[in-house]
Amino acid sequence: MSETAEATMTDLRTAVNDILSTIDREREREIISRRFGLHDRKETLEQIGELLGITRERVRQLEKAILIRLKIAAEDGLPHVQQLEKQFIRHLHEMGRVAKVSDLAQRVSKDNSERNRAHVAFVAELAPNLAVIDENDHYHHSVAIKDHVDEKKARSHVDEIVKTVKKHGEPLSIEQLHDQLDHEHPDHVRALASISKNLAHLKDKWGLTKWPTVNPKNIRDKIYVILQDNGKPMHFSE
DNA sequence: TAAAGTGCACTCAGAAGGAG
DNA sequence: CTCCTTCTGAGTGCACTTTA
Repeated sequence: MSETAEATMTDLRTAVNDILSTIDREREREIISRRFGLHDRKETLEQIGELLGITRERVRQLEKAILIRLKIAAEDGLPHVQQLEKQFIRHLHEMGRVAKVSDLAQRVSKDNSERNRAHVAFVAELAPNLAVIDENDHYHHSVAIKDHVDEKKARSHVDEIVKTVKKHGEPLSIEQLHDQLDHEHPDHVRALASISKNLAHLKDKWGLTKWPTVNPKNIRDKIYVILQDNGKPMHFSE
């Protein structure tokens, strides 16, 4: 198992380098590699602009154009993308069809480094059958199988789960959530819930991150959870 | 005409300060 | 200490203009 994981890690690195080498202009390679953090930390438009002697906006325009070109190339068979996409999809099927980039990266190559995550995110961005969910306040940076959930659908499904939990007012199990929602498999519900920043779980009971019952922050919360776990029900005044 | 730059509006994270 | 509010600067995207 670790052999394949290590092999994948090398494959991933080689793939990323091979994809970068298809970009003719040095400047454009720099933009992509620095924006995605493929070799080092991610950089801002402004930082890259300063380095290259152009404005941040020009960097953004170039980045957009290069990505469009790469995506078209990927559809026509960019080196490695197809195989890696297949591999990612296989993992994603087992993970519930959608997963955080960090979880997928960990699973693909048993490596939780920032660079490995950047590589996975980069390949996923180009892969025609994968949908990337960008990070914001509500969602973790995630990848989904496009056939099942595109970016919009993933976001709305997650919102639906959050709404259901909120409405219920207390933590729900995945089975309960699955019963209330219209998704074909509980694993998919769990996967969707896991990409939400508004949800947390404890012993597979899912609630809002604000709730101490699923996301104990201080010692009082932890005591409460332990007491409740030992069959001494208590009630918050809130 | 493509490449590059500018202006403006927006979001967001983090610092600072006050109230309980 | 914790929570809440306000402020500020960084980062970004879009529409538009200028330049070569």
